[in-house]
Amino acid sequence: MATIKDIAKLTGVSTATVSNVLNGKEGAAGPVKAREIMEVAKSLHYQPNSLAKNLKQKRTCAIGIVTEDLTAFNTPDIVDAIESYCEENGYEIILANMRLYKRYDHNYTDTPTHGQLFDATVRNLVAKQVEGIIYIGYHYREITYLPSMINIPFVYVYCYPSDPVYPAVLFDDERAAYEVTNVLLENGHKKIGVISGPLSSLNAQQRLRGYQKALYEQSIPYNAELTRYGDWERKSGYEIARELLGQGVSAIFAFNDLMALGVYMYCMEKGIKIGEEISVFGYDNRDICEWYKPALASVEMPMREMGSKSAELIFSQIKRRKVDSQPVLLRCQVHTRESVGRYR
Amino acid sequence: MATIKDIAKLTGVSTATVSNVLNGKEGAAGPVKAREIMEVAKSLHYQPNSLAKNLKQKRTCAIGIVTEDLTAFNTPDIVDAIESYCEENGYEIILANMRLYKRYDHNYTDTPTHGQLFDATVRNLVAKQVEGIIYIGYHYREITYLPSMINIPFVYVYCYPSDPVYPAVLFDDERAAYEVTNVLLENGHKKIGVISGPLSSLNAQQRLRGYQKALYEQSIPYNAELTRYGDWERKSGYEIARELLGQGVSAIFAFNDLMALGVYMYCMEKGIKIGEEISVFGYDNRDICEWYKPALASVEMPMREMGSKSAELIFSQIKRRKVDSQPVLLRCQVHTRESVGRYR
DNA sequence: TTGAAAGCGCTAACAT
DNA sequence: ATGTTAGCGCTTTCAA
Repeated sequence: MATIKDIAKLTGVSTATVSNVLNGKEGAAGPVKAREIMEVAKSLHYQPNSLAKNLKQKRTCAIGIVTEDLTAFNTPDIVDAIESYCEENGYEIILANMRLYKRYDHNYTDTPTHGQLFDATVRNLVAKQVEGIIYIGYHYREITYLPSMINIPFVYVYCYPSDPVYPAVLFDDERAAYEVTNVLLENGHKKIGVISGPLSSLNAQQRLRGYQKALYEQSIPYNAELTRYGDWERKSGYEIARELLGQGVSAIFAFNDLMALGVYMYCMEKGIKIGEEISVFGYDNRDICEWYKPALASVEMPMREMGSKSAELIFSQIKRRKVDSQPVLLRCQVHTRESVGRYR
Repeated sequence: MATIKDIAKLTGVSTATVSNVLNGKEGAAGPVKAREIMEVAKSLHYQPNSLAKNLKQKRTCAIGIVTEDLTAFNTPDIVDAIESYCEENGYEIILANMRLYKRYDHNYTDTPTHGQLFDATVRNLVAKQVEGIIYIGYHYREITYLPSMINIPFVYVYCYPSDPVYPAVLFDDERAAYEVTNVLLENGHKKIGVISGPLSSLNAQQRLRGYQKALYEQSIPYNAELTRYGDWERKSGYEIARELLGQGVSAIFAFNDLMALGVYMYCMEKGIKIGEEISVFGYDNRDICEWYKPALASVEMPMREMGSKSAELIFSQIKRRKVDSQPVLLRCQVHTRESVGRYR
């Protein structure tokens, strides 16, 4: 690659002049020389070396993003939103994908290996002189690792650190479940079955809380029999649908769309009309919700907002050099669709 | 951040010695000094500046990836596969996402803006001294842009350059469609309807060719009436299903899973048993294929293979400094599932 | 065993 | 209007 030196030699000026001209400094050279310099640069396909430039300026205008797994269904959207925010602020992103999913085959627990990988990934980003780091989790859970490099702006997204030194950006599961339950209650449903995820899931716990809160406010006693625990897979939705329908529920709130799909399958098989005889709500708002017939009501998690919020938090740390470690809870959007009907 | 100089000062040796020790050079210092240097480095959270290092070494061991849109459903997998391949070869990747989709709202045609963005993105990667670039398209189509920087190893994935100077990695649509049609023929189906995408789509064209080839080989005359053109959306699948069933087809080959879903919807509504009265094949092998009941037969595109193949091609260009611009066609995997039954 | 010195490509303060 | 110079943090050759 051509360097500034080559151009200087060819045009008979100093490297300083070339640099100034190329950076658009007014009056760095006479108009004739300036044009000549530009032309030589173009003809040599000159491209400034950003390693050298950043090294010199001690500034990269870059923030690092660590993803636990880029192929997770929501991660690309978050990344995209961060990137968009950064671009508007003259920053770029450097992505470091840990590929946890592919590497350890679903074993997401905090293993020492994971810790080492976390550290190596963060260090690598720091080595590249990023000015801050956003860590995107694969699912909502606690992370026991903190960057060992002190004093680097850091934000957790879709997960949170055990030691709350840095902020976390999350969505408000409890509130969303509360709203969903209220929609069902407003439609006259009293006996609402729940297909939860495993109790070990934080998402499940919080959604359950929202569900119970809504019932409580309407003075409907919580019936533990109506809450069943699936494994997020379609099949468990199918089986639990049978159980719950046997108990006479008029509505089912499944904690993800896949299990809601199981409910659909069961109902279709038994000729039970969804949206009429039984109301169904899902969670995640996957594409399939709208593909289904009747369209599945669901909860949309604010992925893009989480992305931009985390970028915002990083910038405020970079600018103000002060961390506000308050976690941020973003609101989900509830989409009521045809799968919800009035009780009759 | 602490530098090598700080460590040198604190330990009373030269920066050269620190550098050597930290890089594990045997006998760069006496064992006592060496240990001391290591310890000071650790206590200062020393992290080498990779800008400086790469600048000095004139080597980054990095390849750039340009994605048209990271949120496209297949892009993350390709990226992941490239990354995995690179990691095994001691390289890292630098990702540059053009965000075409978000930026131009589905307008993917070769606009001048797109050309500029392409160029700026590639230049930015070159500025970072990547040793090669992989360009990942959003869908299969011709790209009129070539990197204006001559002589940088380049590979196109999921698209191909009009001027075939660099290799392209693609999948063999025609062959897959040929195989699908044969599966249906082997099951005794003779009147096979096709729900194609728009004729402007290269994918559609090639799949059509494979379909016709299979019919031809079995001496079944091609009936243009049985090929209908949808718009890749579910609704068009639904409507065309009605038309084709009216023409008495016993099998339908939809050129994507979404339109196949439309077929499912229509059949469910009319009480037509899929896999028995009518056989259905989709394309793309989306997750939903297995979620559906009966499970939808479909064609899986070799995303990960495309990723590793493109990485392989980049490395061979980097190593051998010679471009073999032959496009590479990778084979798809046909998944025959319950939605396909024998003709009766 | 250790270090001095040069230099990667660039910028910026300070001459002239 | 143009150039000189120093230096960002690191590696590496060569000398001591």
